[in-house]
Amino acid sequence: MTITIYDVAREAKVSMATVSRVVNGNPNVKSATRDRVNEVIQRLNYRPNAVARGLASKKTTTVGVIIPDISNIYYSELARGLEDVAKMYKYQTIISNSDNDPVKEHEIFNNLLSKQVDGIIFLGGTLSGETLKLIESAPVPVVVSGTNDVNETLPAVNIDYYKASSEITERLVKQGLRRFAFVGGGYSAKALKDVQAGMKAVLKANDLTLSDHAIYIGDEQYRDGEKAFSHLKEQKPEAILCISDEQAIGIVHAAQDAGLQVPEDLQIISFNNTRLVQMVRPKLSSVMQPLYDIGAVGMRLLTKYMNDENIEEKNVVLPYKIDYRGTTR
Amino acid sequence: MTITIYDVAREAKVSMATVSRVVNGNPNVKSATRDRVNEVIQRLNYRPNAVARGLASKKTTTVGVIIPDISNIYYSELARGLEDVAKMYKYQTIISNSDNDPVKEHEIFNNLLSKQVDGIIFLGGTLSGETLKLIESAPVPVVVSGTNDVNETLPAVNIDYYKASSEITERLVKQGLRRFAFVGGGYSAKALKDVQAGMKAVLKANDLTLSDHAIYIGDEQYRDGEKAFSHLKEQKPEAILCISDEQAIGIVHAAQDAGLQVPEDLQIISFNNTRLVQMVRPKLSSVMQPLYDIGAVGMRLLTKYMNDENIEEKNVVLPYKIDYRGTTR
DNA sequence: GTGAAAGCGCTAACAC
DNA sequence: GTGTTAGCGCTTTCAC
Repeated sequence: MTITIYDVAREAKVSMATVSRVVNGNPNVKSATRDRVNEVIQRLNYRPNAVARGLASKKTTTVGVIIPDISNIYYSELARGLEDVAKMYKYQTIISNSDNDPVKEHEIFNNLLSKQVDGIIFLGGTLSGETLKLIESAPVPVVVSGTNDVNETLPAVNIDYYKASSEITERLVKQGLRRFAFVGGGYSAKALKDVQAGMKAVLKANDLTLSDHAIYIGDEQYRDGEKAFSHLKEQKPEAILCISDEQAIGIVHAAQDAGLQVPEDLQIISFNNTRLVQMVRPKLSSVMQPLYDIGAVGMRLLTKYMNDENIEEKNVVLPYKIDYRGTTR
Repeated sequence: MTITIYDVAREAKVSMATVSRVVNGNPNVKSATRDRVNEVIQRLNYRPNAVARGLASKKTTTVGVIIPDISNIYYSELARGLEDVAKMYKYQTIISNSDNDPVKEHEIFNNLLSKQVDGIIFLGGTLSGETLKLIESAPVPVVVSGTNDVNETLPAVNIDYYKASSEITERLVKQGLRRFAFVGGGYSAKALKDVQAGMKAVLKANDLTLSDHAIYIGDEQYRDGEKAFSHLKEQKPEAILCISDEQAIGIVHAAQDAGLQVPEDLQIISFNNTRLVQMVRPKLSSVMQPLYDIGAVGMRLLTKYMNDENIEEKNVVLPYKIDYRGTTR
């Protein structure tokens, strides 16, 4: 029925070992033999069985991707970068949504390992202690993109949230602003922590503070931005730093609906830099993270681990820019 | 090193067949034996090798997903629906971006089949003749979501674009509009064809026409919407029907920048209904496609094929609603 | 440069 | 209810 390496061998009058060599590009084959085998492969329309190969060679050329939510435009952009690089290196990607839920992450992890993936890439999200243990004890390399554990011990790729946040806060303080707020979500503990730390450091240096009342943590959705605004409005913030673009856009609209002028009365800047920032008016000011690259570089790093290449730097920090568009002065 | 079914069998003093039965939930095992085996599995932290299982059973519980571009918010929404259902039925998904390029599609197809996926789901996009052949000759079931071939012979899930388009056009004509335009993109031949057909039928019935000058086909991106507007503006359309939300938003902004009032001078309505429609002001009028469901139902259909369940209807048409928001009167 | 043969870890008859 | 055995389709020594 399905045609196997054995059929090809018989037709080409060689052993299966030779067919295997041809298929795998092993140079130790006389070119006449090679041609003959290739002709038969062509004629029989032979397609190597990757499952059998995986069992025999203990390599599946498959990598697992654990992603909070592929329908989130921020993560889907990472996923695209990562898949392109995977393809470049001949890997397929099994993608699974975790909703950043440690229980689901655990399940996915087990499924992936059971499928004998050659490596795993863990995207964004918060690293629970349990998940961290899973990663550390995994029999295959794991790279995290867009987050890291608190001790930054994992192979990871990120931008410097702390620095970006400091820069922004610095600028706003220089404009004379005094009341700041922060809005984040459950997805990205690292961004959450670093952005707040950056703000607080600069504010403190200027005898200002970020009170707990000026911090809102939600779910990073558009609707949640509206909630964030109504939660924060009594504080009368003059500027809000917000992790998620969707949330930020929700805040802009909620503020406008409440009669505020953006950016005159309230400045807003976000950190995710998805394509959304260009699609709203006023255009959203944001930290330009190289999303595609964060995914791509993460996968490249993973390929290095999988092929035992030399790793110069396991904690990659990618450059960012800050684009002050319409929602800041 | 890695622990196998054989190790478990030895430790539990049973045969590997019995371990296999326990692992696969076969009821023909005495519960005392089952408990003993499970205890050993637990203790040894045994994890079945899905690759070996796949080779032996000829089932991989893996499905392939061919998607034009996962970073496109429209497709990523489909992908999420599909993956959730796949997970529900214990399948993993290998996701690959095709950019709707027949050459890449061919490659992906071969990779997927080589990996012995149990089924393939083909998302959106245009079905080239070559790809159609690939699908028809595939050794595993294939379903398409969000598109179909011209003859509608494939297992597919869609909405009725023709009907939606007719309804919209009807309404606009009743308002007294006379100059219509259409904007589409290369991704979705079916939507492209059906929406135009729906428009044309209604226009014709009202002694109106959709001239070729009033049709713009681009790449469905935000920037492309701006191009579309400058291409169409000489026709002074009073209403534009547009497949993609991003494109439609680009048109809205371009029109506003050109001094037009939306919807007073120009009405715009789109068909993709991604979350974007809510995130712009004025809110974009659109056909509310059940994106998540199109993906989910597609995967459900595929599971039916893979498990030889009875198929009542292989060409599923899902309901839609039309939401007239801020960009129409 | 090529072939023979032994697995990879599991499932699926089949026998008992 | 449980064990034995023969593969699944390939890679990988090891000979020659």
